[in-house]
Parts: sequence; structure tokens; C-alpha cells
Amino acid sequence: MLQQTRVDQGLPYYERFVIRFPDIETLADASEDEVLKMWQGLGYYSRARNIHHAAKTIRDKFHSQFPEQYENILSLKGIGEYTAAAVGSFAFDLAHPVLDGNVYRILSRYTGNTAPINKPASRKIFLTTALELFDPEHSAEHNQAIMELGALICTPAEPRCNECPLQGSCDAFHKKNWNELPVKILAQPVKTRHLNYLIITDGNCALMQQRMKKDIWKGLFEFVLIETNQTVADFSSLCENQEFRTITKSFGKNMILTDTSKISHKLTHRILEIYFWVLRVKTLPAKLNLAFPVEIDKINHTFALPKPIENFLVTYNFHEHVS
DNA sequence: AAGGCGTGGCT
DNA sequence: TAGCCAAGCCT
Repeated sequence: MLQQTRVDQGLPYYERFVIRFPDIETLADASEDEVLKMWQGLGYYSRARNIHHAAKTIRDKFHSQFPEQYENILSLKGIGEYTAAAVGSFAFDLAHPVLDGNVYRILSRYTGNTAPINKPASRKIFLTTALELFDPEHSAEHNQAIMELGALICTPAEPRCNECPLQGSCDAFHKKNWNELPVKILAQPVKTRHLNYLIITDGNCALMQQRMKKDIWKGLFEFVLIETNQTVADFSSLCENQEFRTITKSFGKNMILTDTSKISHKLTHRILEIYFWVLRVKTLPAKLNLAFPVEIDKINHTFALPKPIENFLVTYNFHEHVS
């Protein structure tokens, strides 16, 4: 749950999660939709699908007993080398060094290593160093200590070198180049995607669908979506869109645009320009492609929603605009 | 092996 | 503001 996530952000999710899923079998027996619902708003939703998948693996292949060997822990979906080493050392005292963002930064500075830490090929180099410095007799303590050192002392900006117990043997401290380490490959330029959500509603229900493709927000629910290559600025432009015409042809003149709003939603390497088009129709079909009608008041506590959809539902006043 | 995957806090 | 970062992993 805390992969790429701060404790402060994940803690309330963790607390709710373990109350609803107190053990592996409870989690394994739950539906993926419910696990995703518990994860709503935390991001990186593949983690939710993976932990659910892992619970089923443990139930079916490990007799509901969490595996205690490194290779078996590593085999679980969503558990990579870092998490396997962390869980293995903390829970079972297995002698495997953790290699996370903190450790990369420390090792890079401590040994003056300029290999880019976000390049997969560099992992071998840093793992070699980590193994040389590792204390297999005190695996858990060593791993906890080096991660705490990275979190509290050897921080990304303005590290507290004067408080660091490794100061005397640190390469970056002697060369005063800690500011240039670790080296990272420049991030890709952020691309923009244009999402046009059609809130097709009869005043009581709106059409919803589940995201099934291998893409952002997989498994979560959304309104009917038309993705375009560029901004669709006004309703007449939208009406010229072929996909829009196909989707809405059955409504004809009974369909009225009642409202629009636009937001910009920033992801790590995507900007989502999102338009919401509220379309009032007389009668909703039981099914429109993958979409089906849902009572508006029930959407948010029934389905797992992407943050922008949740925000829209919480903010938008349906009764004022469409009832 | 590079690219994709969320959200929120901090500067 | 815009950019960077946070207990990575999967494909």
C-alpha cells in the first residue's frame, strides 16, 4: 500500500482496509470491485488488484499461510525485490537488503556512484554495494536503519550531514557534491490527454461504465467517455464528433446540454484536460455499449471512482441543473 | 528496457 | 506556478 506513497497519505486507507479485510482469506474472498472501492482516492490502483490477486494466491497455493521464504514472497503479484526484502527481513528475519529510493540515494552519495538510479541496468551495481555493506546477522535492524537514515538524515534536499553517523567515510561529504547525487535520467515530457465525459442523465440516473482496458484507472468506473486529440471547446464542436454522434444518435432532439465544466487533473507524467458535459435526456436505455444507468445519489458509495469523477459528483449540484 | 501507472505535499 | 518527490512494480 505504501509503494510510492507517504505514510500520512496511506495510513487512513490502511486502517479501513484491515478492518474490512482482517485476514488473507477475507481479502481473497472479496470481489475486486470492493477492493478497488476501498482503494478509491489512493492512486496506483494496480496495487489494489495485485494485493487481491496475491491474497488469492496465498489462499490457493500456500494454504492461506503467508509464505516465509524469499522466493515465495517475491512470487506474489505486486511484491517486487524491494517489498520482498522488506517483508522478509522485518517479518521473518531473512537476510536480504532493501533497495528503495532512500537506499539508492544513500549508496549513491556514500560511494560517489554516478550510475543513474532510475535506470534498470544500474540496479545490479547498487545491489552489489548494498550486499557489501549489509549485515546479514542483523537484517531487520540494518534495513530499518538505512531506510530511516535516508528519510531523516540523508534527505534528497539539504541532508543533515552534521548529524550523520557515516559522515567520516562518505564520499559525497568529502567531495561536497551530495547536491549532485543521486544521478537520475531526465523524466519524459508530460503529455496532455483530452477527456470528454458525457453525463447522460434523465435527472435521476446517469450512465456509468467500467474502465476495462489496460490504461489509467483500470477497473474503476466513469461516465461515458470520448477521448479526443485536442480540446473540444464548445458543444457544436462536440456534436460534430463522430463518436459523439454514434453514442447519442438514439436520443435525437430529446437530448439537451444543461451544463459544462472543465478541470485540469495532473498526474506524474500526464496532464488530463477534462470536460464534463451534462446531457439531459427523456429516457435512459438499459444499456449503451458498456454503460448502464445508475442512480446518481448511489454512484459514489457503490463504485470505485477516479478522483476527478469523485470530485465532480461531490461538487456538482444535479438538483439545481437537471431535475 | 523504457514507459506507464495516481495522488497529494512541498518548494 | 510548475516541478519534484514519496516505503515500486509490471509489462
